[in-house]
Amino acid sequence: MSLFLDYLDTLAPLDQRTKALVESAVKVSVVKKKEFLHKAGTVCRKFHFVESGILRVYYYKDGKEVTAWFAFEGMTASCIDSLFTGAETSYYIDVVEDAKIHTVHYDIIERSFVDYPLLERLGRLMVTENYLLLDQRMKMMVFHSAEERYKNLLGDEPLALQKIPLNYLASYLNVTQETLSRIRGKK
Amino acid sequence: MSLFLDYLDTLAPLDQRTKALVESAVKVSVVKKKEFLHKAGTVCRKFHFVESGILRVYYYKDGKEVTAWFAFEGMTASCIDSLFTGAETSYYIDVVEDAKIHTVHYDIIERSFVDYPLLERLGRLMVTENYLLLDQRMKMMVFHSAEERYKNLLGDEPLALQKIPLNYLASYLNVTQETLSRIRGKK
DNA sequence: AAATTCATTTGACAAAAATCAAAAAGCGCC
DNA sequence: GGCGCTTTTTGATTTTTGTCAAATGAATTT
Repeated sequence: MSLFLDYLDTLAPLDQRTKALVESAVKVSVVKKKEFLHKAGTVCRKFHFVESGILRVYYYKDGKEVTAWFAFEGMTASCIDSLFTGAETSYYIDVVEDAKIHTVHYDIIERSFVDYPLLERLGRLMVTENYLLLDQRMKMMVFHSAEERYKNLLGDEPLALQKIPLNYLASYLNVTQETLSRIRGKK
Repeated sequence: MSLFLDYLDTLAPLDQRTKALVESAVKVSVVKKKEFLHKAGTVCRKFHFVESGILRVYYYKDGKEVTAWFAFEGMTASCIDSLFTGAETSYYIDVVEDAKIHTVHYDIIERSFVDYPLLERLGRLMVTENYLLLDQRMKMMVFHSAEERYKNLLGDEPLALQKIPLNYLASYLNVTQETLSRIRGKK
């Protein structure tokens, strides 16, 4: 069984029928650093589960890249502002570190909700999980200083800091690269 | 039918059985300005749908109140960091403007998911909706300046600005009250 | 209406972070 | 190892925002 199905199974134990359906909607692929998975201005009908590697969700503000999200192993990445609304996304997704991903075609999932109650549950639990992650990130951004945010990330994803370029990290922490370099330099 | 049930019905058409279940889990009440609905450090098993009035979700950072969320008419408020995890919440919820609310006892909902597939769907759609709202708010906080955030709020909730004290608004926009006063003074 | 309290604005200054510019460090490649 | 390229650090300066303190304004009570 794949890592992705394992993940779903821990959210809610899968029956054979639902497992087969999910498998029919998923495609595994290997993607290379700097490759784009989505671009702003398009409608996005997929999401990605990261088996290994790192994905980045970002967007442009005044011509600069601002990182909204890193998806590490075991996490998902998508343009939720499009996936759940049908509108055009304002996000880009690219690859920071060569990755093996499970891409889910959401159209298939969406039209199966009615016939697969378990799928509805999986959907609810996945969205809930990501909602909670975003809530945590929001707390970090609003309630804590740049230095606290950096130390928190250091605690959560120590390896990430070696693999992710400083300018990406800086934009994720919402400071300039220079400021982050100084934060890091202290101590 | 109540406004809350109407709201659910637009998310997913309710059958009689599910409607009855939801009704059994909901209590309508009128709450007064400054009244607390939840306090940090407790486990929260409810969420609130706002029929009229304004609720505020906030927390403390260095002894100061920082507003995470306002719930206006037609929106929900809860301590999601507790509701979905069973952990103690770090949020307070209080009343900004006298309100009529529909309080949902989540225990009842949670143990009914298995028998009521429609409930599972409602849950998924409600979480998704709030996830998208948080995504929008996150974009505002990270990608836009304090002035842009103020103008955006002015566009979305013009009435709110008259009813919400400046210090609450300032903490919601993540600036000090003095800075907000200056932003507002310009132009 | 004066007095008390609470909310908002204004001013002077300090702190934090952004900006601009350049130097230093790392890294792949011949 | 040395060369070119990218990434990171450092320095000087400006801008933004926060802090502290006081003044003004609004609302409520007596």
